[in-house]
Amino acid sequence: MKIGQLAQETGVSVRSLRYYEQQGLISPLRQANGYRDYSPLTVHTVDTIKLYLNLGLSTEQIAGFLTCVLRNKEAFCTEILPIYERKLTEIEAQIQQLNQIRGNLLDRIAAVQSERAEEDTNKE
Amino acid sequence: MKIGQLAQETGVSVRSLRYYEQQGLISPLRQANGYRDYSPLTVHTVDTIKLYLNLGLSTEQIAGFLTCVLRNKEAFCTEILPIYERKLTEIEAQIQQLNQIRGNLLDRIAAVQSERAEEDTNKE
DNA sequence: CTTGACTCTGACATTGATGTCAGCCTTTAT
DNA sequence: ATAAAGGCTGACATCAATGTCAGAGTCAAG
Repeated sequence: MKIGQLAQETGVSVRSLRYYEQQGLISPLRQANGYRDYSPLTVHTVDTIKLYLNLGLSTEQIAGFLTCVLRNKEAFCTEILPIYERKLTEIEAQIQQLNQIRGNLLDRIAAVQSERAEEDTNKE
Repeated sequence: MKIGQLAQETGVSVRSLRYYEQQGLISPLRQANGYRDYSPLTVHTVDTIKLYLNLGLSTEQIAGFLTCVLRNKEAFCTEILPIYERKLTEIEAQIQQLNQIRGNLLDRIAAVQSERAEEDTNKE
């Protein structure tokens, strides 16, 4: 199939499909006219790529285990668990940092509101 | 004072001080030789900028209320509360998204581990 | 007068997946 | 045959604060 059809079936833009290829995630054949020629199985591959991108993994990380995952169950691919765990640690650090900021924002909002309430009291 | 000294006193790089100026956050005078000439009060201004940057606000947002905040109490600056609240909403959305990813990662890690345990059982 | 430490401006790099455009070729439908 | 639709490559833009470099001017101490 051609790239436009694959894009339509996967919901991924033509631009992104070409990018995934550049990152080594998919390797379509070429027709005589130079057009990319995708196997129908590529739909599943792209769905898998989407899944890992949604977990926050980079195309580079995905490239590291995609071939294995497409052939086996995840549990068989030893590379993947460390990646998951590293990502989890990273995500949790980000959450903590955002929670810190959130707390600071709440404090400041409360401070502004109480100062205003005080001013209002003085005026009354 | 010159830019190097201000950088040292505030812990902000020379590069960033010039950037803040470009964004309209600080407007130093110029000496006859073209060197920036900062008032000692600018140390406080830069500390204030750092504070808001740490809350995740952009220089553009900070520019919108910095003058007011430097002259008055925050509560007096009506622009600031909506910005805080918008930022809070944004931060909370990000936290939620990260928590979603975190949950998915935990699920997949657990799945891999249980599949492996099963394989080990079969082998024994 | 020279050297080193500062300063100035302007510009490019960073990060990563995606959007978008230009210029050109191919296919399909009219 | 022509025009529209789609494909190809290559390139720049995005977002934002900061790092870093180049080339040039300034100042202070020796």
